[in-house]
Amino acid sequence: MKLNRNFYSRDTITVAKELLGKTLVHNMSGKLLKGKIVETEAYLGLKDKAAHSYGGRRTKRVETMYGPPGTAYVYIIYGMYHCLNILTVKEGVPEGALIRGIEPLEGIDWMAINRFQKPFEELTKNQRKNLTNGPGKLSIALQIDRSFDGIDLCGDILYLEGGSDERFTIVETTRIGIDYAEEARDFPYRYYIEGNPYVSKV
DNA sequence: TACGGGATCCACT
DNA sequence: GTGGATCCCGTAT
Repeated sequence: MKLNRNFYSRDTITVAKELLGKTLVHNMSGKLLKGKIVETEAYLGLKDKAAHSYGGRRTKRVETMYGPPGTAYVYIIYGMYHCLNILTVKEGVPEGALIRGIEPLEGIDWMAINRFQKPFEELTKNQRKNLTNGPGKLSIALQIDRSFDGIDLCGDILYLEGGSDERFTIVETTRIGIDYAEEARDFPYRYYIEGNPYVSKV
């Protein structure tokens, strides 16, 4: 069942936590790539020095973050990798959740080919482990690039579905790679499923 | 127009 | 566990 606008139209921390266990789907002309979200981070806009939209910054890149909830914000990091964010709250509030890790559910051979140019069976143990356990890696596996910036996640190309009713424990901790962000560095805005092997860093 | 740094990944030790 | 790759983006000239 596809998640609708109401799911995203809530405060960012709630959405970031509830994204855990949900299914991220990329429908590539009928070819479905699906993964369970296992790790997220919340970015709280105006008062969060780690966020691109800190202080209400409004440049060409960040403009997408001011769009409606349930929109994708995709940006390039270190000149070569893409990161997928999901906008939250309401239009005009530049907040969102970064997807940091997924567990492959369907189309795993396509993901393997996207990442390593060979089917899953031929991957080494290390390659299997590193298939989708990081924001840049899952973007490569699901073929998400900057052409997805600003697309509606309530549409039919990239969207989310409810997960199974499995139980899991959510771990809350500090975010990754934002040491420059002063006091925001210590905010407990990173969430992941305890014990899941596709969490980027434990 | 130039400069500095980054919400990362990979190869190597 | 460490360092290099590599280029876009924001800020300042």
